[in-house]
Amino acid sequence: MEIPGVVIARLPLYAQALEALAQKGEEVVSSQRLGEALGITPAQIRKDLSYFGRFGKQGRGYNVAGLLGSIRQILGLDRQWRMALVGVGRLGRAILSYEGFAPQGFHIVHAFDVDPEVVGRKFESLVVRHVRELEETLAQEPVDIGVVAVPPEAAQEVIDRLVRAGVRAILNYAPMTPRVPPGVQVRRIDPVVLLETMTYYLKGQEGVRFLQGRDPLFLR
Amino acid sequence: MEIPGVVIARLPLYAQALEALAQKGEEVVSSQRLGEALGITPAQIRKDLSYFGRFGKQGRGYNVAGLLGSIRQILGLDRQWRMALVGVGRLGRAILSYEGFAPQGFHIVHAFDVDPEVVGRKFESLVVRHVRELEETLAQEPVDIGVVAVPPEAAQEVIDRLVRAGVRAILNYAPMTPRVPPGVQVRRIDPVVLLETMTYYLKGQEGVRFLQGRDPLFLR
DNA sequence: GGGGATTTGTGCTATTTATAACATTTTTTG
DNA sequence: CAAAAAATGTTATAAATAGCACAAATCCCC
Ligand SMILES: NC(=O)c1ccc[n+]([C@@H]2O[C@H](COP(=O)([O-])OP(=O)(O)OC[C@H]3O[C@@H](n4cnc5c(N)ncnc54)[C@H](O)[C@@H]3O)[C@@H](O)[C@H]2O)c1
Ligand SMILES: NC(=O)c1ccc[n+]([C@@H]2O[C@H](COP(=O)([O-])OP(=O)(O)OC[C@H]3O[C@@H](n4cnc5c(N)ncnc54)[C@H](O)[C@@H]3O)[C@@H](O)[C@H]2O)c1
Repeated sequence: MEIPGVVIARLPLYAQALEALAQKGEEVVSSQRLGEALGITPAQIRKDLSYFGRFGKQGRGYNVAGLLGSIRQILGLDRQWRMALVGVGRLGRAILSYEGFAPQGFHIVHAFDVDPEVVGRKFESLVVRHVRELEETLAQEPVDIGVVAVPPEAAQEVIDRLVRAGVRAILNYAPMTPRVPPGVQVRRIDPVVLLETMTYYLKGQEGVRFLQGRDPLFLR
Repeated sequence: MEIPGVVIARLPLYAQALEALAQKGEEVVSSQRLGEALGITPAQIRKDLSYFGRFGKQGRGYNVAGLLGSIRQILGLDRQWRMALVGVGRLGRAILSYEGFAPQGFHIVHAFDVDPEVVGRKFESLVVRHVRELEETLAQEPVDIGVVAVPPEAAQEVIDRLVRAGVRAILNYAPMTPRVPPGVQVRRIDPVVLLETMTYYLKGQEGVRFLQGRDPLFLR
């Protein structure tokens, strides 16, 4: 069975909301309530979950901890994931010091750059290597995911390198669209692109309120 | 006529690719070539553009500078946009110093926090104000967009405040889903959520290559 | 300046995605 | 304990989105 990508993309949002509910001490939740928290219809949530099994109890709802565990397992979050960062400039250093990755099982285990000022230096107990050692390093100690924080002109080259070294998932902070072979996952983090999708609706000036169709996923 | 949100969401990608082409000195581009650069079918691109008018020339393609200008106008990027940042911690300071916003017409003109260590200090020639002055400040000098970089527990409260002050677009870096009244745009920047949409495909282990359906937009 | 090659814009069709509705099960209440 | 209320999983229906294919326009080359 082939599960739609858009369904996979919603699962992390369900997991995030379930974590917040668990935090608050909630033990069960209905698709209705979960939907209200996320701005998604209850039918959508039930349908999404039904791709993977039966997790709820009629008349009651879903066990928060149980469903969270199931979703984490579906997403492969029941293990640790190793990542390599390329580009240790201002953004790269901020990424290295972000504590939001580890609690979800994501760990940066290598960092690369070209700048002689940066190569050899230590950030967050990680020594920056020259990017020319990337293939060799990843052959010795492989990673699952590459994180790219270099200028856009250098990004394609860096991504090619990561792919050649066997990396099959890229988190791309550079404002460009890379070409990758099929089977390699890429996700873009680009605040400017997101801002630009909002200005379209803003420019309709004070008067207009409802213009948008259904909101394409990344809303909210 | 009601233009699908997913079409609007692609326009900034077209603009970004056109900027790169203009940089390289290209004067015209076909939907074919633009599509190759973005991993989008040529038909899709032509259909998207046809919602707004006729920008191409048969047998030739699109004038790069001309189409870029048209798209920027459609998106409302032919003016400057004012933003307020809330939360001047580590991420907030990184956002303040990011030079990617200004070239596209986005400017942070206010910064707010609650921490007495931070309020009153200056970052990038901007004095941080206490968040309790938010409504008053925005009444005097309004902004179009709010940028939220506070811990997730504080984010809903901050967003409510921004909305009450008349802000109708939010760029949200906090890992949570806020509730906002209809007509208010929200976009999420959440690297962990994106990573989690990739691990699903990675966990299928070395053997599997093609699992994904069509990729939901943020790919590439 | 004529003819083959390109490439757009769009009507039509196919596919994907979301919603609605309901039978079934469980819980709660009186 | 029976009846009403609540909530799931799933089938059917509707809506949204993408792709195809082609007439019409333009370009380029000789
Ligand atoms: N998505 C976001 O939120 C966001 C925010 C800020 C910056 N950015 C983008 O991230 C990138 C980096 O931004 P920054 O402010 O850190 O810039 P920066 O100049 O401070 O850092 C870039 C680093 O990349 C290194 N580098 C250059 N070419 C390289 C190569 N081929 N291999 C390895 N390293 C290389 C440089 O030596 C430098 O250390 C830019 O593309 C920028 O647009 C994205
Ligand atoms: N999306 C991303 O790429 C990304 C990256 C890093 C951090 N984050 C998120 O951004 C947020 C901030 O992260 P950080 O590392 O900068 O944390 P931080 O603790 O360094 O900064 C948070 C700031 O928010 C301020 N704050 C708290 N409550 C406030 C309120 N009610 N009003 C105004 N200001 C308030 C604090 O005083 C502090 O200065 C967190 O939610 C974090 O998860 C997102």
